[in-house]
Amino acid sequence: MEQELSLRDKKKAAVREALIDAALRLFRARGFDAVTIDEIAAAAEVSRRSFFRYFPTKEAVLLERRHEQLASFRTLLAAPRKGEAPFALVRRACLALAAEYVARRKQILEERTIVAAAPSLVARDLELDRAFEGAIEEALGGTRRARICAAATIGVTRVVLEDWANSGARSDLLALGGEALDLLEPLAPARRAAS
Amino acid sequence: MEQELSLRDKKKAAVREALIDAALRLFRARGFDAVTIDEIAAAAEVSRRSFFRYFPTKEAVLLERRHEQLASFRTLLAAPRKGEAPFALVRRACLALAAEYVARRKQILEERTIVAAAPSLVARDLELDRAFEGAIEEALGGTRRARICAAATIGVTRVVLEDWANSGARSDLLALGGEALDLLEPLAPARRAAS
DNA sequence: TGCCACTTGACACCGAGTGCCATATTATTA
DNA sequence: TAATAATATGGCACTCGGTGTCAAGTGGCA
Repeated sequence: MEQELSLRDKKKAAVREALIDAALRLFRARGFDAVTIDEIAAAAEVSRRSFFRYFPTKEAVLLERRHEQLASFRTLLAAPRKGEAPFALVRRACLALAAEYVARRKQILEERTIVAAAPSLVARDLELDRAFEGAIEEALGGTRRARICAAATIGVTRVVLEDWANSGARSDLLALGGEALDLLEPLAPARRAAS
Repeated sequence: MEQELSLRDKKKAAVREALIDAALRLFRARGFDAVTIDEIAAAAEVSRRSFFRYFPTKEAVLLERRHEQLASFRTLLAAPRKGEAPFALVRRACLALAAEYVARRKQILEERTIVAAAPSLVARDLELDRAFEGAIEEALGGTRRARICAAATIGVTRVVLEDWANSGARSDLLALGGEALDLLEPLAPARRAAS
């Protein structure tokens, strides 16, 4: 079922990975702002011009993983269980994401450290949050109430995540997240009348 | 009581205003990205180098007003009424801000139009929202619950503002804002036990 | 093998943002 | 009022992120 990767595609994937690896390594060592794209490209042994063929901006190479998370988040929201209330679906998707965070805590903490130190990255990160918010909004029906609930959910989620990260990923993210989401239950759009 | 402005300071204020005016006029006409700092400086009849003495970035000249709003928001939060519950104070501050939006709707809508069209500005705007969030958080006591409530408040506020802007400022911002904030009342940190 | 499509590197270019210094303008003191 | 100190300005050169273009290289395929 898996599409056979051509040599060309394998090379592209390899370059992409090399760029990400090089970038993360350099960012970790010296901080986002102090690393130049020339250096990343050189470390990955491609030309500077090629970097921009793989990533539109310097931020993108770092936010790559978050884009992947967004994609899987959307997938989850697109597959509600039978009879599941919209907000319950959202809750489940958020907690699934949280579980992934816990599983990859080391990587997550590292990325957050880099992001937190660079204002421009923080801004981009917030922009990404809006994409998550849009997904929730849609899952809740797109109404005004849905948008309000989605915005509150994202805000609350961000706070919980922050606390978790500040605890060095030692607190129980699933439990804290669950509690916080419970608080928002009353905000959820009223369920449609049963047919 | 007012500090007498020296000639030097008057000139500085004039240049500052000239830069803001020129920038807004150009942004309005051609969009944020299509305007270069050289053009703004030329329109304000100062050198490009001087632009950066007044504003650290191109974004800053546009977000200037929002910074002022943030300052007055903080002032409001710093002056609670006698016996006023923290969340009631936050509510009052938000609605006061809303009233100012209504009063200056034309200007607000214009700025929002410019910001919405430029991704980098949207990101910076979200960053500014975080500063508002921090102020609320503090007003609510800085606890974990306070942070959650603050995040939800900002999220909700943003949605309400968006709807209002999308209605061409024709909907009743005060009423909608009040309703939305009522929804959050249960999220507010429990009041401290009366002494 | 040879042709086509795609990928790469090199170069030139633009705009944002910064450091530096010489000059001009305002404030201060004699 | 004149001299001097403080500060604002302009010009220049530079770095870095990001883009368009084109010629050369490499893989896919008949």
